[in-house]
Amino acid sequence: MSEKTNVMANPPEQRELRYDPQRIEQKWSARWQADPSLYAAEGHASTRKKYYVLEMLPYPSGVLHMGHVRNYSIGDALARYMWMRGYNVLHPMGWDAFGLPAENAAIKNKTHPRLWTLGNIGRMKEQMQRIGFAYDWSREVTTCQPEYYRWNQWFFLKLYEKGLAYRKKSRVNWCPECATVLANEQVVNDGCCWRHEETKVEQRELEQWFVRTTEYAEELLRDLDKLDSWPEKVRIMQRNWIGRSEGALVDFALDQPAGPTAAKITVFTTRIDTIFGATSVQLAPEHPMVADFTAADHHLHREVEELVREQARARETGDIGAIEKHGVFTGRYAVNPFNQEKIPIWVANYILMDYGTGAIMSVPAHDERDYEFAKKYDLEIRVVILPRRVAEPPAPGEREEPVLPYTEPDSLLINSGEYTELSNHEAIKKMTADAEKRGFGKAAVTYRLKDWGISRQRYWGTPIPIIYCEKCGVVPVPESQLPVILPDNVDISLQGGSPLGRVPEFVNVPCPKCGGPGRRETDTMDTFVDSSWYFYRYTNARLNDRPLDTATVDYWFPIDQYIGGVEHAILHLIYSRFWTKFMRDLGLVHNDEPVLRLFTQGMVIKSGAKMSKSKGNVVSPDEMVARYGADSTRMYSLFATSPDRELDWQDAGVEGVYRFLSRAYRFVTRHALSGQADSAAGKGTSSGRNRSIQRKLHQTIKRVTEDFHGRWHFNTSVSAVMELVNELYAAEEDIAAGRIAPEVLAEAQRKLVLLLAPFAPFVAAELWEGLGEKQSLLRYPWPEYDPALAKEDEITYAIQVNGKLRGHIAVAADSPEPAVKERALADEKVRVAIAGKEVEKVIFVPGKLVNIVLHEPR
RNA sequence: GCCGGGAUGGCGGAACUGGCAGACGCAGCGGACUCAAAAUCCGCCGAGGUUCACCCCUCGUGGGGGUUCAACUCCCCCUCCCGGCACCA
Repeated sequence: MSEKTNVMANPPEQRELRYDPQRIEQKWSARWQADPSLYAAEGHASTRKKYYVLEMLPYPSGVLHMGHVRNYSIGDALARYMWMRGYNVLHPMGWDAFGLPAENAAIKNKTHPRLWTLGNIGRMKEQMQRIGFAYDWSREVTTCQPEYYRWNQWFFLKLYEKGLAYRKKSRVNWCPECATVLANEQVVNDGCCWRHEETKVEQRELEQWFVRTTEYAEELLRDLDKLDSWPEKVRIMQRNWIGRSEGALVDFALDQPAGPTAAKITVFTTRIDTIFGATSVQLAPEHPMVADFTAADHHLHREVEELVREQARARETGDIGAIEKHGVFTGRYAVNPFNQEKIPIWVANYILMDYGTGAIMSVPAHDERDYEFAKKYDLEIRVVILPRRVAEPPAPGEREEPVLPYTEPDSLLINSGEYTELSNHEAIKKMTADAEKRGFGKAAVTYRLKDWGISRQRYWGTPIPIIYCEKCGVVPVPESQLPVILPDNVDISLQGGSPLGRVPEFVNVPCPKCGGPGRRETDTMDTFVDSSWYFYRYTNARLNDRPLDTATVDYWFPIDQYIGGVEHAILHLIYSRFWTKFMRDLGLVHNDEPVLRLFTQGMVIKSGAKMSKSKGNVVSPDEMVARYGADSTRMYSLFATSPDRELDWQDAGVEGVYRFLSRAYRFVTRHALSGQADSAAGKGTSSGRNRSIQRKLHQTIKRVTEDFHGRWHFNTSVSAVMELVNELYAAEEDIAAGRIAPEVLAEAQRKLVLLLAPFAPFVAAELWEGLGEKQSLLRYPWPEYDPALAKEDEITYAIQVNGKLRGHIAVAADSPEPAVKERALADEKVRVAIAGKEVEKVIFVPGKLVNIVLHEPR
């Protein structure tokens, strides 16, 4: 033992170097920056197969956080691996540079959003380069630059031309803190602003620009089926978000004409089969017809006002789902077109104007909400459908009890005129068809998805290229006049209204049509517009007469792998998908979907809580890099857990990875040029430790390679490489004694370095050079494993009796099944366990175990 | 309420199609080296029992039931945690 330890403590060749990440990383970071061609993708004439790997572009907040580091470490490992696999890799990076925080920061620091943003970009880019992420910076995209946002404007004009951008007055979410409109999606928990999580959102009416995303609702839903390499979770979230419902529109005529609006109420229902159970019609408080009813009825008017307020309040607090049901009878009646029954019309606070038609037929017996409402106001509850197994209609006394939807296909209608005795599925079909035939209804599909409101009353965004003319109305800015440049001299510190409205030379322009006086649109675009198509721009980022080159896009798209946080699973990814479909219909691109494979990584937390300044648990990448180096920091972010899970950051874990890299570094440098080459000549490679080193090496390559292609469990890839290094250290004594063949040692060293390359590129590059290699690691082929060597020579079988472990036997790897079984049965302990009992069967699991099942009461 | 995901040693996590639970790392303990410390290297490390020791035995993957020769893994019920949606007609 002490002899062995001596060997360890004083290795024979003192060539090893101390692992100094700062020195190594600064050296290589400088070299890589000096040679931009290293990470440059080839054009689409390349003979290599293309691979487009993309991480979601960051908002330039000023400093990289651990979530970024994790995101980019995953993407970078993949990009480096694919480069080594010989692919033509596109791995770009850019900046989501418009947006509110820049304005807020500029006000606070008395600077300009542009200066603040560009300064941040400079700092963050430096951090990325320091960490060694391999981006093709020649394709960098910065969305706040006119070269980029002019194409937002161009796309807007196309949307407008196709009728997909339109203006409408609408109730909007207004954040008093931001003094701007928020998308529905930007209102988060309890009706608060997504940026100011403590600020309650208010409601206002404004004239807004909308993009008709609903035009593509059906395709956005249908094509989710194609995205089978997306996380199921994301597909489900999108499916629910789009929220398709099949049903029917049915007209209920008014008992007597009400006013200037229509003489009928159209309801949307998914359960037309229950229409004989409808005992009232319910309108949303904002339904247009309500105004007709309230015009002459002051009391009713005030009641409805109260319902509107209740809804607004519930929307603000976010518990619209838990609002106490409340309604008011209008005094009017509607006629059920199927049985001519007169039923009362109510206005209720649980009916939403922006879903369906804003009006429903209320069927208390078969809808829980309607039931609750009917109970409260003592409306009739009429059962019209029962499961087939209930043979008879309920006695009058028990009528009110079954409040069940009865959706089973074998449910039967009762009390439903000519439809009685039909199953509910038949009834839906027949009643819908009849309604259509008789002219009072039709099949219809509605979506939860709403059109995308893109107007923002803010400065730091893309100006909407529209001019309002007194004579000509809404006039789009001609393409030739793009870009509409965002002016610099804007006082953004004043609150209220659009900041751009305070710049006369921006606002007052001649009408492009008639030359008369015009006023520019002063709203800017939602920044989700920027991020909806930025990844197309990377394919040809400097193109100045078109947003993109179709042939180049055809080559690179779809994106092979997109990586980012799950928080973008709905908004960004639905808007992006919409944008792609729109671009396809313009003929600009030919792909239906932008992203082939999506990966959503888990959050980075610390001590069980999200990292935040207020909790004081923020871990700064800079600090980690300064302490342990970039390689250790990024490798730890991959090693701590699998990429899809939440990562609980532990500084001590980074230190562990640092120790591992030190070990790897010492091993390779120690033996690199240590004169071992001739000491063991002719010893052969087929036996003992030589063999076990080779085996471990090839097993490791196999495991890492498979992780890249399958599960992406880079934590197990890294631990596999750690095991390899442990095996090499265990062989130190043999190496010192010259019992390891030089070619085996050399192969192990080289391939170890190659295995490290995707995860710890700096130390890998340093060692690679130390081994006398000139070629860049990125261009060096990823090692193949030899399947024969990756297998064990000898396999240890577990021996079980009745499922209980009884021992082990080691057999040659190629032993046939009967021989292994025989060996197992002959085992001493097994024979004792059997002890004369009858063997019922012997189960053989190749490579794993033999289980002897005894015939006995267990 | 609905939809998704999760719960494994002191800690982060492995275990891929049901087949030896706890790989790898952290922390801890012991040893070597050192005047000493750091660093490094080696060993131990789920709980309980048994043993001088090697071995061996029992229990053990949030809780309860089930299927199976065999269950962290599959099925049913329940608890808790995380994410999304929420009067969607």
